[in-house]
Amino acid sequence: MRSLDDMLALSTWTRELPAEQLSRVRTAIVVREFEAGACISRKGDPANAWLGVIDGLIKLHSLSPAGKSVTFAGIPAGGWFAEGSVLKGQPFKYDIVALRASRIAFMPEATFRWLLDTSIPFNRFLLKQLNERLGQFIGMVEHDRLLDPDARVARALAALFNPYLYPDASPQVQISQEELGYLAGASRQRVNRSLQVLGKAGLIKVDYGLVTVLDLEGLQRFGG
Amino acid sequence: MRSLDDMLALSTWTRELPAEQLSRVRTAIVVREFEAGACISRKGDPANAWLGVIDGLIKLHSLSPAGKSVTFAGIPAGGWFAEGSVLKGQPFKYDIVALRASRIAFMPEATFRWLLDTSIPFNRFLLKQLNERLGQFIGMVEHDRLLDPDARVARALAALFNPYLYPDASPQVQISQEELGYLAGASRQRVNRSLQVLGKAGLIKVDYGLVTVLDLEGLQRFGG
DNA sequence: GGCAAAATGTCGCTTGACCGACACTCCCCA
DNA sequence: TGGGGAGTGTCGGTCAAGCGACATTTTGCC
Repeated sequence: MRSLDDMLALSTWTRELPAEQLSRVRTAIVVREFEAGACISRKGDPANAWLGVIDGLIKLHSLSPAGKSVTFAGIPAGGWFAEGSVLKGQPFKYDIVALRASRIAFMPEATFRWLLDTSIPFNRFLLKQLNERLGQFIGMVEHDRLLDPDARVARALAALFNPYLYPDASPQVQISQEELGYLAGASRQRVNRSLQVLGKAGLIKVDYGLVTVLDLEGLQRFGG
Repeated sequence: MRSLDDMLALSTWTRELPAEQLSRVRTAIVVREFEAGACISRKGDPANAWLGVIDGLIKLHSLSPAGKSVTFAGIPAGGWFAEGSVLKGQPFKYDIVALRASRIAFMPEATFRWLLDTSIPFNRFLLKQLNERLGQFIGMVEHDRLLDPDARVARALAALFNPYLYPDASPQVQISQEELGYLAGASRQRVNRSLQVLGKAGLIKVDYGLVTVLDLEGLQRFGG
């Protein structure tokens, strides 16, 4: 997943778009680069573009007044996001931060709305994507409430490899244990223990700043 | 909110539907009654209808293997739900339980899909409703992770009065503290303390099996 | 009116996650 | 190639939520 064209080719919503419409969209999209740790957009900023991750890894993230962090979702290469805020016409409710050097596609709101108004397939795609994401968040609430930290870490990892939302083939993700903690709702130290458990169970392989998924099905099922 | 027709009149998605289409929908809908505690549908059952709460209160609920409960959402009179499962064509991922004696409208899947295929306004409505619900669940994850139990109880209560999802005017909800615990992710005993705090803050009034909201804005803002 | 069931209010113990602390390892790059 | 910063592994104290327990209150219903 390197170029915008590669990404568009992999995105399901481009499949049923007529060539003419696709090329109009293609030229409207702006690509920007961000280095690791850079802020792509802040909570409260106007949501005036639909965003796609061409390369890298970003997170949707919120910081409480008390200084605690949550990460709502990590979005790897291949993922499109922020349709919710654009649809509502409301500012972002979270920060968007690059976890690594990343290349981001910006589809301007006007183009997004034009697609919404003219393309039935695009509407269908959005309905499915929103629904899929809703499923992920329902899952997060369920897992937060019912599962122990080991299982939560397993599900949080698995969610990074949702084949529908993120049609990328790589079984690896380059992410620190602290960031995994923000994703799974556990402290860095607790995540460390959980990764050891998952590693010994043969579900993942842990390296410095890198997790390799060996058994995605197993991760999704782990501990409950 | 007593009769099916009252409810349809209050539902936003009926507003822009042509009279002919609405009457076809109206005749397809089946109304069933459930007593308090009755199970409307179980996890794993096929999702072959879109559901509306004409009267009463129901919950979407899941039970872990370890015996712990989560309630994903409480849905009061005026709410329509389960579009996610019907859209996916997948069985329910949660139990649907009547918390009180309730009257439920069942719109058959075929009718639902027919609306989806023929009515642009209905598609718009669904997109907005899914998006709204997604916002609620993102909020739940955020609150679960960042806020203390008092504030979580406040938000869980406020969520029952979302004016977009549940266009009903009553400021009261008849629900036990134990059920509020399942909604807020706290134990019954902890909810009890939280309700006293919120009561003393003048945001709610607590009676036996009944909570009256005095300040919805205040509840939504409480503690964070 | 009175009984049973449901709901509420309160206590204290237990438990496990959080968090600070610190040593160590790994990577990048000057 | 070596120094600094980021990331990892591990310990133990602290603290708050969960939970069992039990008394009390309220309601519905015969």
